[in-house]
Amino acid sequence: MEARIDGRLRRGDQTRRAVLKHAVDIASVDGLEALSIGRLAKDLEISKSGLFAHFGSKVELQLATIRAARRIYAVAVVEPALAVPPGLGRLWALSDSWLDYSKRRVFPGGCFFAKATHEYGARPGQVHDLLAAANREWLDLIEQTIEEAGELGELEADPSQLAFELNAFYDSANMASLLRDNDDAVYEQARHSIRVRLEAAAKAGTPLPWIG
Amino acid sequence: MEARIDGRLRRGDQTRRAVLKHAVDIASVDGLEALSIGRLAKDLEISKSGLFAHFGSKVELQLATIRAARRIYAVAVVEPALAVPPGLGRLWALSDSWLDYSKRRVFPGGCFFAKATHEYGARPGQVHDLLAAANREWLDLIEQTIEEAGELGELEADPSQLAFELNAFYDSANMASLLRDNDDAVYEQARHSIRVRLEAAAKAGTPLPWIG
DNA sequence: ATACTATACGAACGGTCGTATTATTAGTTT
DNA sequence: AAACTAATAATACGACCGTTCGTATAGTAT
Repeated sequence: MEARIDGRLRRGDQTRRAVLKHAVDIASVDGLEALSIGRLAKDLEISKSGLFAHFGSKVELQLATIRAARRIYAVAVVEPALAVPPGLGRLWALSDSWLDYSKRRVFPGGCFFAKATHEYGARPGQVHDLLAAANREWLDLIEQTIEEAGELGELEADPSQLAFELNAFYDSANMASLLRDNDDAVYEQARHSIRVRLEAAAKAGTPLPWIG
Repeated sequence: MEARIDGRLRRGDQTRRAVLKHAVDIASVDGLEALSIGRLAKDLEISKSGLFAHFGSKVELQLATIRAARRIYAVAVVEPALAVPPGLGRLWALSDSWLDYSKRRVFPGGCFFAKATHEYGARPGQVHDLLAAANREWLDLIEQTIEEAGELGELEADPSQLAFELNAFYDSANMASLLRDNDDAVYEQARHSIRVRLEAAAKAGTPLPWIG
């Protein structure tokens, strides 16, 4: 069953991929609004109209860019954590991979979603809605990870409350690092806050993942 | 010593004030970049060139807008807290007035600085620098409030660490409220996180300001 | 070879952007 | 009333915006 693919579609797919790869980087630094079709075309040395045809409208380009960022985020943050068994260890791994994702500048402007969400937080429309859904999805993942740790008897905490706090530490470290140019100390500060918070919620006898 | 003021300067001042009053609102919703001179002039029904003459450049308009937002912020958030005596009570008042500032939508797009800081966090320039300075100033105020409470024997905590955590809760509540349209529950969630955190840091015997 | 399709292109549209130049109006001073 | 000053306005500029249109090219099917 050799899957012979139409060469034309393949070519279009490659272009589309190249566009989105560049688009997420621009958007993470300058925002989804500054993501202009002309600028993208110039950077990639393709025609404006050819690029435009791939998406049909500016807003569709923005939505496609968000979906592309989500895929990158899933690989950089979520998958490494899911490779760790459920429980407190996975919750710590999730926190760790998030801070690393921000620190490593997987997106050059820091967390793509922190940036985009603030940009469209107060503006109604499809972009806002997609970002809100992504945010809900992300918080659900944290909450679920906390719940699992609770069911395993490793943790005692209100999942929604603890998820709110952990997520707050992530975002705040990300932003502080952007303001104080690449000061890695803020990540250590966040890591410390997370560790202390999880220690307070951990049940006695649970092995703490940040020790050995 | 009657201070007879030049009527021309007065007129200019009024215009300038009206421009900035509108500018902070636009910027808090659409960002400092979307704050265009033409749009401002149309909304206020004055000429584009006349408005432009007040600031001389786009970037100066943006800087003036940030300074105007800082003044509003000082009145809405800082002053009410400084009216409370130093100590744990003042720290709680600061947290309370911040959450109220966000919830009341003093700026229609939520916290002006959360928005602007994310917009210019990854972009070098004067706007970035002014926002970074404002952020440093704000964190210093929280830290100083914590230090005072420590010196009064009401609190035991690393000021920098606790300031980071409290500020993280503020910002996270603000953003969550924007995403889940005006869901006041997130403010209660943040308030709860803050209260628990301060209870853990409060020294025995200290009256807790949120009780009675 | 022929017909068909998907992708890419160049040129142009009406608008808006920030900015500069030049004129006009309102208010103060002499 | 004349001279001066500060605020506002009118007009124009080149650059870029998102979008549309007609056309050329590359790859597939008949």
